[in-house]
Amino acid sequence: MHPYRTHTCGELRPAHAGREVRLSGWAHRKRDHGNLVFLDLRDHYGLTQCVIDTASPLFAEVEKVSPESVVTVTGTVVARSAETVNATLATGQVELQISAFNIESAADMLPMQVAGDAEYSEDLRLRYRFLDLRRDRLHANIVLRNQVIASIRRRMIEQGFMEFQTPILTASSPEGARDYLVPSRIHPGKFYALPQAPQQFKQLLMISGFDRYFQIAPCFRDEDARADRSPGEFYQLDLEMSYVTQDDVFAAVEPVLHGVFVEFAKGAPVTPTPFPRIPLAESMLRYGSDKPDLRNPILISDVTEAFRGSNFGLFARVVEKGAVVRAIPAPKAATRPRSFYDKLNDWAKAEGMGGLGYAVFADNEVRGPIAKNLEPARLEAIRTASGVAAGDAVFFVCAPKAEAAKFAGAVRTRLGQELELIEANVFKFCWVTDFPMYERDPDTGKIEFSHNPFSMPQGGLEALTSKDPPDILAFQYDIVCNGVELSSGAIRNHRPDIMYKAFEIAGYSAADVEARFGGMLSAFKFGAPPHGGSAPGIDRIVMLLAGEPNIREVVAFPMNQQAEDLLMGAPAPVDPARLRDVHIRVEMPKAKEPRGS
RNA sequence: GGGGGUGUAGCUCAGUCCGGUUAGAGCGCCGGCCUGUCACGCCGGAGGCCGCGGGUUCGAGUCCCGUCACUCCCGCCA
Repeated sequence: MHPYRTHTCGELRPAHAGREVRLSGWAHRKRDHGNLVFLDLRDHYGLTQCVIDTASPLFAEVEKVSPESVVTVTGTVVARSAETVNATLATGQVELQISAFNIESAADMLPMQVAGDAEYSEDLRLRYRFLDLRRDRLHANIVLRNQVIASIRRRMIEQGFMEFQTPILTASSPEGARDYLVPSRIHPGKFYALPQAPQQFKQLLMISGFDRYFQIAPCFRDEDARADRSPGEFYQLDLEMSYVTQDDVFAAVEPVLHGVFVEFAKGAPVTPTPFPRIPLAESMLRYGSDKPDLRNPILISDVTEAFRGSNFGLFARVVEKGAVVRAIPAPKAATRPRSFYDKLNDWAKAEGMGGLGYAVFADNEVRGPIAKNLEPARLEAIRTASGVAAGDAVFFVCAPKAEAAKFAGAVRTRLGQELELIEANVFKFCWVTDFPMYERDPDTGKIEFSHNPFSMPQGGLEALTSKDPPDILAFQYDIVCNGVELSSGAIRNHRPDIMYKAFEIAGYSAADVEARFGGMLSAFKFGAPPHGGSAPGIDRIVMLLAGEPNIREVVAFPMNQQAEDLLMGAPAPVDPARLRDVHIRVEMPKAKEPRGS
């Protein structure tokens, strides 16, 4: 007999009755009846009830085994009597009569219980991640992650994509997030950087003639964490294709994401392909966000003209100075008490808005402080624009365009939640397209790349030379699901002449471009196919499919918000000799104690 | 870098608003009883720098100041 197991803890069925078997696993839970003990043995595959009574000399040993000890149990499979079958357990029709018992590894008193669904602080869970990973929820999430990645890989290969590995130690990229730096021992004062994404490598692979690239790629960015953003590192389904238009990329990505979501959504509806395409400008107007949550039925509209020159002086004056007014409908909110509106007003102030005006479209009248100051024609214009019916209310945001869009989006989200309008258990996808190539820094007035500097401007060189930079759009797109940005991508700029011009507009000389992207640029000068791609975030996909609100729930060993690994103790000070090896001298910030480890 | 929330037993939390006897509960742990449970049940017990430091007060878990940790958000994330 195998020293550890003949079967797994999820395997035994009535057909095994009478067989002598051996199981190994963790002592999940014990029910001690004094002269009879039930021991639930757990492994990756399931749970099996083992039983022993005082007739056995092993009884005392089994009775005192501590939870989460690893044990090997040998015995006879016994069919349970009808009254004692546990229908909630896959192995619940049988149990194991213990005839031999060996403790492989005894467990101390636990800082957190594995059995049961008690909640623990994230601090504790990260410190004892190996215990947390044994628990149902996290264990299932990591299994799901594995299945999602396997499915993605299969779907990509079926579509003719080749999987690559690209360097982890690479060069710092001048645009984008802060890099993680790795000092060079051989080259004093020089550093490698961990890749923020394999962006340049995948483009080089296209130029190298491989046609269709993908990678489940680790990406490293030294930026602060969020609930949906891992500190330090995360994974992307990075992909790139040659000789493609934007539509070709969409047509390649959609079936993969749609297929994976249908496969793992447990019956929840998934937007059919092709996914809706929403230009960024429309997204900002109608949804108040560059990542619209289409589960929320509320649509924002512009009602600036209804307030221009009106008796509602507060808005009229600001509109004269160039502000816009956005209307956010609140379906069936007319019967809500005054407190509903006051509460939202207080919330708006706390969010940094001046307040939140509103009008209530009741059956025969329009009520509210703003409505009193507007003529019927103006109210009718608002009603038409916002599409409200009798019984609805409308909220108003008045501010400079960008700010108004953002606040209106926050109001839309808040109303969707308050009025319980957000559709549950559904995955709603869309593409957000036509991102601008540049934006003007509001403080300095300087023109900067708004997203990826390697994107192809719509209209090519001609657009760059003839248009006002903020008006130039790029073949740049995001994919959004339920208000979560899953990926961004672009058709790349493969033309050196266009690239020099694009960088020139953002204030980089030809020499700058050559110094920073010399490798890429030389590649473009020796025959580069038109190409483009995208990079959906793996962690976010799994997070959505697992129904988790936090990305750390789908990562086996995440760092905490301070980018520390509490289990391994990273980051940590290193021996001075090792610092000398890499020519580093540490200068501590003043008046701040270093974080201990 | 900034703002909000949290910090009390191994763990999850109550008590803090409005200062006053020996700081409680559930789970876990230890001991006892229990032969059909599956979140087993019953009885008993141990376990506390009330995050840390300072202050106010006759008296601080509770009020004030500072600080640290965790978390959520803003900045940041081409």
